[in-house]
Amino acid sequence: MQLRTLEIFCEIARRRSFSKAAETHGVSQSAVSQAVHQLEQQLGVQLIDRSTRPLSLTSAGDTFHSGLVEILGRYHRLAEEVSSAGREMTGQLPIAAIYSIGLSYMPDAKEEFARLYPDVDVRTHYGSNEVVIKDVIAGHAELGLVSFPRSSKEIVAVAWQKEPIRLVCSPAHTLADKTEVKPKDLDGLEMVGFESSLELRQMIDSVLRRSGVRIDFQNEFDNADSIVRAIQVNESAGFLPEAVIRREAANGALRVVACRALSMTRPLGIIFRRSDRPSRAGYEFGSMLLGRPLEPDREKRSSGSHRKAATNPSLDNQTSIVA
Amino acid sequence: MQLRTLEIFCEIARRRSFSKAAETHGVSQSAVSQAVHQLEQQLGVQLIDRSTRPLSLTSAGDTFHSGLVEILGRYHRLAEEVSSAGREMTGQLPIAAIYSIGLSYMPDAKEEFARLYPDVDVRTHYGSNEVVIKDVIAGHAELGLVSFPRSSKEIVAVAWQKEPIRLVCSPAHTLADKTEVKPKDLDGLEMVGFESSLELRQMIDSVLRRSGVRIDFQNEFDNADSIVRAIQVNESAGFLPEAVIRREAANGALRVVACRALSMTRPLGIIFRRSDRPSRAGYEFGSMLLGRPLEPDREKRSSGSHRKAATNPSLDNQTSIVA
DNA sequence: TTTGAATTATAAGTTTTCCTAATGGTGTTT
DNA sequence: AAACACCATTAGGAAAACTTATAATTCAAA
Repeated sequence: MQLRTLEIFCEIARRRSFSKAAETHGVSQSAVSQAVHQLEQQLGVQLIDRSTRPLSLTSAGDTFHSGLVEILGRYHRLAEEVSSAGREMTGQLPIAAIYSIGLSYMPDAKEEFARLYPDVDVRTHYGSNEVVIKDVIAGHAELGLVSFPRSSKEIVAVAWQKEPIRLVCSPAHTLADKTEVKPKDLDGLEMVGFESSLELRQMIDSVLRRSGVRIDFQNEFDNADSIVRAIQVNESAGFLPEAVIRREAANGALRVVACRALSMTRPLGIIFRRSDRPSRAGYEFGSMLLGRPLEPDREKRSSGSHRKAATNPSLDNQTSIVA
Repeated sequence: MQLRTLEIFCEIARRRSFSKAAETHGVSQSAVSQAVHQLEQQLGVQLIDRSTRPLSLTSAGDTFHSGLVEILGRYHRLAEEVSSAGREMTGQLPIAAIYSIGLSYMPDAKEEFARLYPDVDVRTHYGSNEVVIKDVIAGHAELGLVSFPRSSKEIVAVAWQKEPIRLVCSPAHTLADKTEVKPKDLDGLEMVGFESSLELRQMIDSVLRRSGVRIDFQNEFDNADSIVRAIQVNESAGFLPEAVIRREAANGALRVVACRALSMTRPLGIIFRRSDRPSRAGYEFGSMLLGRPLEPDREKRSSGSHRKAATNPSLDNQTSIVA
């Protein structure tokens, strides 16, 4: 019996969904289905009643679930206690982060961490989202700070915060004088943007499409810094994460234009390898950033109420439109 | 993390030996070594100190072990509770047994069980040791009653009892008048015996060899009943399990000759599939036979004392010489 | 110290298990 | 009823675990 199978079953019980559980564990829905089937087979008991939607637990399933929560909790605490013996709060802590986080959050975080744990040597390496993920998988970095965090078989992702995306333009741009614009004011404009292969760009496109706004992205780049410079040089405009343009906005090099109907955020997250849990230092660093213990995301169960969320649920962890 | 890995680690901690733990779990020593290595890797801590013999647990290993005992115990109880929900005390209970057990123990056991659980239909099928094992693996029988029980990857074996092996002969045989003989009195005799491929025969051979007795097994059979008849027809002698010759010994058709120096027993055991635990009925039947709950064998730890056992430890579960 | 017995580690290859992708079937909703 | 969201099933491929064979240790005895 795989320990993971038991965790998955618990997740199913909590979320009342095979597919949701599959997602947070970074495996396919099929894998989850088979795992549960095998579990039921071995116990010789039906644990889940699939004849209803959303699914419900049988009484055996309910007993099993509440027992497991207790047991798995104990196991995790035990493993944590035991493995912390070999994990000192000294040595190097390699962290990989995307550029924007590196510029905006890391300096403060490193300083704060150095005060708390002076014996840890935090090493930071900056790169694109993909590079960060690769670094973590390869073990070159213990923690990764990424956008659009997603769990996979190799990686555990923890949601951190949602960073606002701002509409900015050069001071010489048509929009520069306005403090607030309507979506239709943007229709047909030329802008500088991210490459269309990037997730952030796809999110922006989808929001624009839904608002009926056509933007002409004539110049595309794979990183935010180049976009900033292009906007300045070409006296153009674009959508950028707030952290990237904070300095330019403050010193007037760029103008931030509000457009309430188009407010967007991109999710930032912390990732680490699934196989070997992070070192003590890594754990503490992550917890410090989060302001809570560094544990995998778990959706709280909706308490009785059956109201639907206002936003598209399929985008829950991907983007959100700030009203 | 494999649940089995944790069980194996506990077994190692109990027995203070990789290879012993491997044996009771029916896997190779290599598999155990690799499993523990992986476990240590994932926890990032050394659990076992291999630089000493017998091995010892590190302090982390000790903490982990005592925690696991508790946790695994809870899990087993939970699984038992949950799975018992789907296991009724009715229906068929297919059991496979070797001939000798079938003749001697099963009739009484079936009767007793029928009294306790009248709704269970116990079906018995008799065959050679190998056939019984195959039946259990194939799922045709839920329980198997075998000699020389051994755990494997597919099968869990529980020791049941040690059946005495008797030296018997036809009433017309030279030995028939003696009630007690010395090993040397047997030297050079002709006998009827089991095929040399059978484990029981190999055990007998090894005991004879150690006593310096040469026996000429001119006729060999693959089952005890044929041997009984051959002994009678040929006015010969042979070694046979007690249960097999009980009737003949009682009615004088065969004579039992004591030979203290050559006293032997063969271990009998109950087996069942490792993958899906036996049904409630199977569990109860096995427990009734054993006189204790049907649980895998676990050797008690020698309490502090470091004395060596008198008998050859490698034969502990295989045979024993009754002093 | 060397030799031997017993035990664990390691390597290579095989088997088993698990997972993914694709697809089919079933409740729910519109 | 059609569309939808969800779970089951299947087949094939990827990963994990296991086995056999062999090397390296430890401990004990010569």
